[in-house]
Amino acid sequence: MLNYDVKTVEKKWQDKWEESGVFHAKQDFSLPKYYCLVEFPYPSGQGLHVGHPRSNTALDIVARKKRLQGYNVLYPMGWDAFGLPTENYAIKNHIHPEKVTKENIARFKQQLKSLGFSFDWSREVNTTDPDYYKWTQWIFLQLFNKGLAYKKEMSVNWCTSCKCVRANEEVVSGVCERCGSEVVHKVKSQWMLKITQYAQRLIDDLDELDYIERVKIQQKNWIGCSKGAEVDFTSTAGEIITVYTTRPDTLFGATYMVVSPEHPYIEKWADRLTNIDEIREYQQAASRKSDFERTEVNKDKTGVEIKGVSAINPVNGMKIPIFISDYVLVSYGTGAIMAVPGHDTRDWEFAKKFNLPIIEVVSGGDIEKEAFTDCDTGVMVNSGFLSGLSVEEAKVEILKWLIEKGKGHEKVNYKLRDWVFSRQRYWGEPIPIVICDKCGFVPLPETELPLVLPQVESYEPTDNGESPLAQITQWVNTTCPHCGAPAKRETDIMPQWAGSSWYFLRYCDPHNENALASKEALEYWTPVDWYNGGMEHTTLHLLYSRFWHKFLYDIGVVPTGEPYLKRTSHGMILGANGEKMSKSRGNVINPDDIVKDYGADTMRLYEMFIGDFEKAAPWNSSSIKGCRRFLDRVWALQDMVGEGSGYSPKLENEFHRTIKKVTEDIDNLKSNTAIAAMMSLLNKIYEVGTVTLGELNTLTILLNPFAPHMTEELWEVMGFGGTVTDQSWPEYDDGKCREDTIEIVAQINGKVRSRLNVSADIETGEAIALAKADEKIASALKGKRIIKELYVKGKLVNIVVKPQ
RNA sequence: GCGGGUAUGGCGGAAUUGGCAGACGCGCCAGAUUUAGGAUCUGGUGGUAACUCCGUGCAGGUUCAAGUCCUGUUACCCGCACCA
Repeated sequence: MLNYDVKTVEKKWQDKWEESGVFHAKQDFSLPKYYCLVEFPYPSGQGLHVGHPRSNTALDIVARKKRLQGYNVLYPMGWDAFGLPTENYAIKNHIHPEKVTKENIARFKQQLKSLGFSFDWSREVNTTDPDYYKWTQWIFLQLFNKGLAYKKEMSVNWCTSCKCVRANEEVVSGVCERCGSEVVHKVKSQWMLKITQYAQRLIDDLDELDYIERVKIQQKNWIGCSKGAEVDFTSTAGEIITVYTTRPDTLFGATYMVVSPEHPYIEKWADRLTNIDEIREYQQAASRKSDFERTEVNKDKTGVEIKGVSAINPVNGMKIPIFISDYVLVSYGTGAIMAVPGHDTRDWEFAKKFNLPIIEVVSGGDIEKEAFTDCDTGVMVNSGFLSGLSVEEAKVEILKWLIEKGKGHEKVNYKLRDWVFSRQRYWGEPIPIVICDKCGFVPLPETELPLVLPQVESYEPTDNGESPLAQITQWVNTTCPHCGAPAKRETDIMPQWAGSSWYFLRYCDPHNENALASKEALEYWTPVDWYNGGMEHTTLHLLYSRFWHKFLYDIGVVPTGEPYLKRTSHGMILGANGEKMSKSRGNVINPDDIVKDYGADTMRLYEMFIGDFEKAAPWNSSSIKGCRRFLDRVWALQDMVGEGSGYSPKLENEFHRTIKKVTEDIDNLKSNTAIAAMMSLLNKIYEVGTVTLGELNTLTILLNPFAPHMTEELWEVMGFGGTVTDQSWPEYDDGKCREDTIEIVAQINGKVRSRLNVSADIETGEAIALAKADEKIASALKGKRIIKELYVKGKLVNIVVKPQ
């Protein structure tokens, strides 16, 4: 047996794969296709993380198996290369981000290649390539033309450290998702994308998709659909104040009203208000608070009564006071609520604090102690024509009444906000818009795309909130494409999520100069059959790209309404101490070291064997050895080849069972048990002591998706002819997965007392008779009364007894 | 607070519809081989002195039979967080 030199052998096959282009997806659209996708990485300066191979290997196994099963597989890779870390690194070291990106990509690529992934490198994409972002800009123009991209003066999340706007999805508990610094509110004119217009479809269409449940739930919660009603109150000043409520049934219990501090009526009423100074003070205090502070004061409600104007409840004409309080958000609903302290916890707290009346309108709780919010059990009381009804009935009746009187209507609201799409930085796609004094926002003609990012002296963001691009006057100053007058370019850039919102489409036809991809290519390859990626992208990349895809579908660019048929998510790989891997914790594992010490095959195998793919798992350096040992034992089989060509009688069933198990487990993302099954099979072969050529042939193909280098080398050494990639995936025969005789368990009162070898198709009566004839069972039955006898096919006999 | 998830040996983890708990791997123990170490091979390995005993976070329940189903409860993890 030749010594297995990991380094040379792995390099040898990686080079061969690259030369032969064996993993390039074929342009033959008549073949059955399979599109496997993993999230393309951000090429950071840190290099590959052990988390990347977990996702990449899992789908590499799927891709390699699908190819062996005869599919035309597309398994591409590329670079999501715009972004802040590169830009910050460039600022610090005075290197152009383009250069940094290039270097980082080179390193990432070399690392990915060293792991033997079967990516189609001929389709590599890079979001920072003008040939690529030309189409990102093109999509933006389509959004603009359809009115889905608009510029608006509004309060946005401003990261004090990045000096840049952040989307709602990028703010995590009041701080910047990227750098952890404080996020404050700032009023700025921003480009926005109308993702809210797609809110309902983004929820509804999830039902048809094969996404893991927690992804669906998280997206639904984020979009946050709620069904209720808008109700018109009248103010004593004459205006109509519309409130949004999910409980119109409790309208009779509304004892006051609360509007958000930013509500426009306050200014309107300013002259009439006797305590305007107090109100102004409260407004100012609220505006100074960051999101973080607002959530911190969550517990204690504050507010000020508006003296001089009150509201009139439309259902009973009752005059009720109006308050301003920051627990009512200007951005949700109408910015005003009717307060029903008897049946809403927040209103109850507020009413207690300000000593406001609490009226019970749904019986069943004790509203002296707490708000009664249950909708299922209560009965309406003190509610005029609603009294006596259930909550559900009351909701129907009050809506009828509101519509009849013209005082309100049904209304659906979403928590989802429009997507803040501008960033005041350098390293991103320029927004292809010209601002003309006469014509307003004018889209750049498509023929002028790509609008290339200009060279600048300094990438440093400015404190006044302007993009570094604003300083390049020769770029900024242009002429209006519409009227020809002098005009200025938009200087904000797109967020990092722009390029990744459609990259999977470009892979279908990456070099197309006339379209983001050809109709035929999109028709054939999309939708993506299986997409794996991190949970952290559920409300960011995944939601954004579904939105863009739906838009592209609506304008006839793509053939399907959803981009991904199936979405799975890998668990994090933790440090050996069970904590998240991080430089500061000193528990980072570098994939390069593992490849160097054990080889890519072992690395791949270990990451698949580590545990349930969807769960987090701690790294265990000594466990890796077991995977290497397994591969060495398979390699050593070449010296154990004995007589015969097919499966030996002793191992035939075992082989059929293992093929079945591995085949099914790969499709179910259960590589851990697939590997365990192959280890078991190998142990059985070692028990037998010899292996036939046929057995070795099958095992080599079966193991190939997991350990592609070693299996190719073994295939060559054995002289099987060709390469494993030319072979077909092994078949199994269901009938041969079963043994003729099986061992069943004989129980008394559910406790195992004996074991029997019986024919697999034994009948109930016969099985029970055999069990009773068993020595141990017979003696245990002595002096007992038999109550019940059961036989579970292929599993066990259970005899239930009682003392005589 | 709301939504989702997890809990099984010394460790990572297995266990279609309820049907032999602990597959597979690590670690550990013993033996073989080796000058030694390492590597490799063989056997053993939930607890218990032992059992026909006990054992899947905890307390109950359903069942011939429960890691799996039901009720309650604890701890931890993730997401959202004044969304009316």
